[in-house]
Amino acid sequence: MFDAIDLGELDAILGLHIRRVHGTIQRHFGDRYGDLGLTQKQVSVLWLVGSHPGIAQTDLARVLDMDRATTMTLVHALEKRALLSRAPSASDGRRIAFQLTEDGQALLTRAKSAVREHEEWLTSRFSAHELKQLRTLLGKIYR
Amino acid sequence: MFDAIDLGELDAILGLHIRRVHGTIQRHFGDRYGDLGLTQKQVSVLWLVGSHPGIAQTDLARVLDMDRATTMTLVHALEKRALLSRAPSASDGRRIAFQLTEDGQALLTRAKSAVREHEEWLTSRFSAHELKQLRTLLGKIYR
DNA sequence: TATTGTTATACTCTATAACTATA
DNA sequence: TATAGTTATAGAGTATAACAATA
Repeated sequence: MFDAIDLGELDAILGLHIRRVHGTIQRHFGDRYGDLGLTQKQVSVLWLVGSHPGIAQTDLARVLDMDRATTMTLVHALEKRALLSRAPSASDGRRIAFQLTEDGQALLTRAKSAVREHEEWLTSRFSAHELKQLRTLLGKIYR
Repeated sequence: MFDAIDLGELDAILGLHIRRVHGTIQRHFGDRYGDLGLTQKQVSVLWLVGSHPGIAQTDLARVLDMDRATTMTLVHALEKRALLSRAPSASDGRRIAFQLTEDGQALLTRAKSAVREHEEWLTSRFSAHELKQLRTLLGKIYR
């Protein structure tokens, strides 16, 4: 009866396609690299701490475009797994300086490799020119 | 100390930008149209039921690229709010035919208007040519 | 007063696994 | 055997509000 249901008018909604694409990418990462035990978001946090030792939650929140409480949740889960460690900031008593633990560093190394492989899966369907176009167009959406 | 933290190497990761853009769009819809009490996903479901009365969960799942259980959660919440109603399918005892209630139809009308306004916010930054490009490029990511 | 971090709380989306009923 | 729906359960991500400590 409904053999050929499609999005209909919804197909015209750009936001919906972006959500779909986002979902497809998330799903692929989870399916293919789930054994890492890290989501892409968690990898982003580890990656930033790795490249900016001493980074604070506020910085992570700003760079990754998250609420403070959301950042807290994320960071807390990684600390619980002993992938991150904290130390009070020397210069500002309100801030907390994060660092990777040895386990965190080791897992990040594996995760970076996964991200690069995954990124290759994602981008290999585009020409260099198309990739540049896509990045430029997406960049226009940032508020 | 970290005045100028940016994404660094992560900036090269296309997947991250798609996640960011997705977040930006979601946030804007929630902030601007939160009084509707509907998420974009929920609007999609209502929209599809509205244009395909009698549609079943399996169809929604396929078209919106969701798991059956995920679809169930979504549909159930809308039923609880009396925006959707169900009836057994005449042709297949396993299927359930969904319809909009009057409240659902009324809310959908408002939601469509919100979606179109939101879509205008999103797309007005692009030229017609750019929009076409973006759609084409995003289309390549669907598995 | 403003910023940083924290906690409590809540909601959406997502998915797996095991189950029932129907085809 | 396969499909449609259901339930229990779990986890990730998101955010608001209220609070303490520090600047």
